[in-house]
Amino acid sequence: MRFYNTLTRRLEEFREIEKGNVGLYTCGPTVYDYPHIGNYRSYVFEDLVKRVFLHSGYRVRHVMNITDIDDKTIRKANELGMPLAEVTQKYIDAFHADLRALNVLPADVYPRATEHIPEMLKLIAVLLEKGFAYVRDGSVYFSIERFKEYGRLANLDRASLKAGASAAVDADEYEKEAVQDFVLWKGRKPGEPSWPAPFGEGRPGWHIECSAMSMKYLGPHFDIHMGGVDNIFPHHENEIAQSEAANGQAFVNYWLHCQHLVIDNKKMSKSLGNFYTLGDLLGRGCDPMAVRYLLLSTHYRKLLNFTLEGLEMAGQALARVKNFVFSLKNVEAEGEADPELAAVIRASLAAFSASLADDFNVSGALGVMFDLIHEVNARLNALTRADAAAVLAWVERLNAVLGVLGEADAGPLEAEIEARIALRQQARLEKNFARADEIRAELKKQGIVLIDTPGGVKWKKE
RNA sequence: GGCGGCGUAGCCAAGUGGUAAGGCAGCGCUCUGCAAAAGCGCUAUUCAUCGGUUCAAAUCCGGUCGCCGCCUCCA
Repeated sequence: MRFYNTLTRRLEEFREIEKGNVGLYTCGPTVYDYPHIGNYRSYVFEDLVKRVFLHSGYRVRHVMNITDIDDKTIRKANELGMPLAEVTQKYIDAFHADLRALNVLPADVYPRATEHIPEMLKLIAVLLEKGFAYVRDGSVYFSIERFKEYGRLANLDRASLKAGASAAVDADEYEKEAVQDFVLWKGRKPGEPSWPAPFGEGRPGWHIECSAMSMKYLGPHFDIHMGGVDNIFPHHENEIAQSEAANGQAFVNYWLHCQHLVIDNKKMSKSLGNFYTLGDLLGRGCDPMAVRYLLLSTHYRKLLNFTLEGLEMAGQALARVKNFVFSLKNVEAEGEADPELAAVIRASLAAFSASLADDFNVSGALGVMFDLIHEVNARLNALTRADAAAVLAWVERLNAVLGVLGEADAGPLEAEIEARIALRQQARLEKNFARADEIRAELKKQGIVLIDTPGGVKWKKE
């Protein structure tokens, strides 16, 4: 398996630290609002990576942090006049509900920043002791000057950092030795939650939580760290600095970053109103599996242009797969399994895996999937039940990685549907097509689609 | 100013030196009471553009045009 490592800016063959195991850390949400569809592109991609490893036989230990203490969560709590913990819990619950809807496998641990203050304090203490950090007015800063590797991940050198062309460089309210230094611990300010610390009461900076929590759950040196491209600098750069400075060893072997998503070719922004949460889309009647399919179908290192039209197309593509599964389930011929078909299936599975193993080429993998669907469709009439079962097993195998075929939701009872179909058949025999169509339309309203075949009437859920 | 990315059919999107995958949409035919589904066939002499290297370029090199990201808390 090979993929692009941001750290080296090259495609690299994956080599795990501990045979058969993958330690995976993914930057989770800051829980001050509902995540938008762009956030979910990253989480769905991370889920794909994890599933590809699982598919390849690795055991994966996945940690995703929850940032429940920072400027934004504090501001939100103040705005709503609610306790911080109550506000963050609300968004944490919403986040997990969205992940379930998108069929994202849960992480093994979701550590919260507020529950790991001691670990962070310990890490800061080490950095102070080793001389990488300094205290100013009750705050603690990391001195990038003292970490010679600083800028390696983002491919920035100190000179260009000094140029500081970004408009976002704020005249920080805290005193630092150098503007580029970042805060590890923020001295207490009125109206903000704070924790006692040897260097003065305060709260943690953003970056330190990921270092402290990843170390705690994955050790000082682990395999893969992921996030959105915007995290490369400064967040991940700072994590590397903190962790390697403290531990005196390599932190993470592979850094993977998911490109952003734009909506109608424009950057998402609240002022443009082109902001979708998953809830917005589901409210429009969109299928969360179509959302997942769409988010997945563009290579992760390319900008994805999200449009409602694209979502529609994704839904149609998915319908093709579902129809295929439906056809297979209705195969009734008895007989032996065709060895030639079995070989075709094996080759297809190998090609599918190979495509994903090549820097997570989902488009290529989907192409492989549709090729086989086409091929099997062409010989559908010649299939036996044993053949169909083999193809269905193939679908299941692919879906274990793609995760785009959700379970069918509960609908009207089968017996009831069968009864309605019998009534319609009676009407058809009597050439009462108006009545027959009426029944078909009623069932359609309940999400049941009828298909007349030479072998009788079949039905399926939409 | 520094670093980096992208431009492939009506739309989405692979392919990165050997002669354009796949999906959606569309068209024709088969099947059908009508639908739906499915099948078969068709749909890019061409990969933003100009030039170069090569037996061979969407793929490599150089220029041009257009779009975008990062350079301290945005997935």
